[in-house]
Amino acid sequence: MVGPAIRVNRMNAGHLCTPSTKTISDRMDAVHMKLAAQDPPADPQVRSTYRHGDLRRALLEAGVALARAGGPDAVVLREATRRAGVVPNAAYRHFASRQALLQAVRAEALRSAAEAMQQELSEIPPQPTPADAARAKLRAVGSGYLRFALAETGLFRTAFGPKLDAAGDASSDASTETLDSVPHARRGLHPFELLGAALDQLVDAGAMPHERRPGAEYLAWSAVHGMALLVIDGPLQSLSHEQVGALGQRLLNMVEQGLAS
Amino acid sequence: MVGPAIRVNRMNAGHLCTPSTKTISDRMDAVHMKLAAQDPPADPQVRSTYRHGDLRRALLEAGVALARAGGPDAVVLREATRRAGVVPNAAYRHFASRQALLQAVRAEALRSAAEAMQQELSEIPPQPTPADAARAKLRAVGSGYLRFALAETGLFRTAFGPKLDAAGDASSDASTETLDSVPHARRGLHPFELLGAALDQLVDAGAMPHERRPGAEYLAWSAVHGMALLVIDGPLQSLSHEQVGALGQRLLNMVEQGLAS
DNA sequence: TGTACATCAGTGAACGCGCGTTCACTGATGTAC
DNA sequence: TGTACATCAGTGAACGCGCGTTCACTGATGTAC
Repeated sequence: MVGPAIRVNRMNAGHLCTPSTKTISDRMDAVHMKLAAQDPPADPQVRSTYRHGDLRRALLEAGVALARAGGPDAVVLREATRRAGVVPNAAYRHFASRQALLQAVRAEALRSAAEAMQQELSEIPPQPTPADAARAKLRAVGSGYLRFALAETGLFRTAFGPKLDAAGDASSDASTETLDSVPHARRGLHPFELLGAALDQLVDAGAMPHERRPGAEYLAWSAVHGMALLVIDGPLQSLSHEQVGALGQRLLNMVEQGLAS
Repeated sequence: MVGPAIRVNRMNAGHLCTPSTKTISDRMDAVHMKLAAQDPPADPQVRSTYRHGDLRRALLEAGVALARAGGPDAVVLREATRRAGVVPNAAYRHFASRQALLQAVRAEALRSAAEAMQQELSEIPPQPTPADAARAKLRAVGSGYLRFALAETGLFRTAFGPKLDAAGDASSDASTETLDSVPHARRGLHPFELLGAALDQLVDAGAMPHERRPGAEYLAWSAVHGMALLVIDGPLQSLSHEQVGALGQRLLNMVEQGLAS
């Protein structure tokens, strides 16, 4: 038996920028990043040490890259280990199963989405009245959601798609998880909470009857979520980003009017 | 070499009721049908003749049953042939590939959806004014869509899910197909057309400014489509049918208000 | 400061699975004469 | 009315693929003495 054939190269000490540090200020260029991300698919990803150093992180990053390029179904355990330059079963030191890896990737994707929305929120110019401010926040949350869906389709699908990937009707063994049980970013709110906060402010500012507040997030979310899906794999696929933006604004108008009156 | 081992049993001469003749007046019981449909998974499905008789139809029906139980990914060519009591490659006499079978199944699913919506439309009581009638139609279309999503989740996913099943970001080789190119029922409109007709009537009745008409179907569809997905594999999974119904009505209120004002 | 040793991260090989698809074939059916 | 024959729907066997996961292992690392 030959000695362990250690592939010789540099350590990958965090040189793959972690998605947590990456802002999406480079907005529509994210599409190119996506292409670039699937560019080195057969990267041997070698290292100089027997131990990897931070395999868990490397697998997670590879998983995120796969999700970015191809959605949740593309998060393939063997491919992640390939990209990390490691033998397939090595993944089991850090993740109990493919599902566990996918779960971790999903949490990252959710964090990315929340970041996109926070970014949009931070760009709101000062508003004359509290009601205007609240409305602007609601719109920003919606726009951020749509923009993220468009710019990071794979991550969007991973974050907000069916929990059980290919099962078809999301079998109930995973349906025990509630919204709160979904792991989300340490700092920063779950996308859903950002929406809730905007709606709360809308009520506080008197721009929405408070008796309509309960469940209102589901109405707003439905509208925006539906448009996102129509755009990324429905009949609105062929629309330009500008057209999507315009239609999105009309949708947000509808939501605003519909929730207020 | 032994002679052809023909499995002996009755012909399946249309005894599997085709979805075209099946109404969904048995509303929520469709869920039970769904369970029943995946009940005989290992049915040998034998026959007395060397030739099958109507294999294309049998494969299509098996495909629809698979889609009903598990969505588009569950439409597996080998399983369809198994259910038809035929060797796997026999399918290639009738469908060029798995994709072709899936396409045919999708057309059936679309037809089923349209039927559900038509059914809802047909139950509208007489309305006092044309505007009321138009609004009622819009609501019926929306309710039918939601109800179908809830009662026939697998078919709903097949009809309205991503065109390329597991690819993740619906690669563009299939994105050449436009809405019109999607094959739909001979008699009966595409679900999308039912929505458009309701909106047209809304404008004609003066209940919606005509300058808002273009593209309005995408706004309404977004809202309803999004809620359907939130309900079938999102955070609204645990809601009862009653709760979904109530939330759906609120959503339709929002759409109505938002489109009109 | 040097040495023995326990830990456990990664290796190497293999498994069973089910899929879509291709090939050369066979024999029931229906038609032409 | 009977017979030869062409058609083509279904058979049987096989392929290559990539997956998730399990097993017994090995050897670098860091700690206790």
